[in-house]
Amino acid sequence: MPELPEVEVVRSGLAPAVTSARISAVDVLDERALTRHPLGAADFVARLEGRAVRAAVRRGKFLWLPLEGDDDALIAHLGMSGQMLLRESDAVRERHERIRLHIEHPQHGRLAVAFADQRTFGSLAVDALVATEGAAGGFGSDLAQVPSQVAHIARDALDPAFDERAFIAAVRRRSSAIKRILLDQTLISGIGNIYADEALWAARIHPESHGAALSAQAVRRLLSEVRLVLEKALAEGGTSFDAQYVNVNGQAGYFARSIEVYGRGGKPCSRCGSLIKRVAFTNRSSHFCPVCQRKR
DNA sequence: GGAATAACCTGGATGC
DNA sequence: TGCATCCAGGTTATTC
Repeated sequence: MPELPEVEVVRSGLAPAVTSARISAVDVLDERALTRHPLGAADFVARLEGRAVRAAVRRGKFLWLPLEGDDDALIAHLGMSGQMLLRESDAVRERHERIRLHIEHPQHGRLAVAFADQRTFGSLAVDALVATEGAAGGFGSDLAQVPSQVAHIARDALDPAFDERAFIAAVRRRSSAIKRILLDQTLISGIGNIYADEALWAARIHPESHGAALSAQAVRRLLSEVRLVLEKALAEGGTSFDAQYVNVNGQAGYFARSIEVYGRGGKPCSRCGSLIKRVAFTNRSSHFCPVCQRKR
């Protein structure tokens, strides 16, 4: 599933192809891919055609392409199965392709950016850019701006401007489970079910431990493990369990080979040999080692 | 305001 | 072989 490392791989793959490119045409093949753009397909197309792209920027799991004029941006959220694929301008349609952008780049010529999404939880939109506090709004641009739909999303753990002290304090004020806190994108962004389980295992913290039950030192250690897991996944091209996550060229990542607990219910923990447990957790699953990760 | 939960959605896997 | 059911999970609206 696309979490921070997967979205960053997509962003870094798109950036050289779309920066300074002009959008010549837009094909909306399925309006369900525009749930974030309430004004509909015709408005979406009108706001994009003829515009030049400034950069490719990411905060957490949100990706956006600021448009010339610096007033608005094309935003993308990949949901659970969204893909942004770079193709030749006349390439055949992808399976589950919902939107295609035709672009013309000064150096690379005519290309297509295909947004494909099997489960249709992902969406594109054109959204106004708003000022954000101090530092750059996201990775990939120096501008202190974010799309209005991203304004409530916290900075991610790899963002140099991430406020570690504020995060630790916020965690220790909360009575809910630490895993739920890690998945709260308004506190820390970019973490999904896979990396939450992996970071908690690495930090030896039970996913159902309450935030208020953790020491500042424990939260700091968890944050450190979050960063290590995200950086390692990024270095390995992200996690691909199936065909749902690929980079802009359609290639899978390798981090699935480094997974310690996620999806390994019933298999031995690599640290202590105990069997990894899988339990239901708010409409999804949590995986943890019952010996290494004691509940506090 | 914090916390919990349901709904959205498709296709692969599984069971009968 | 065909059909029904379960499961995966990020975000947001709703409810308490």
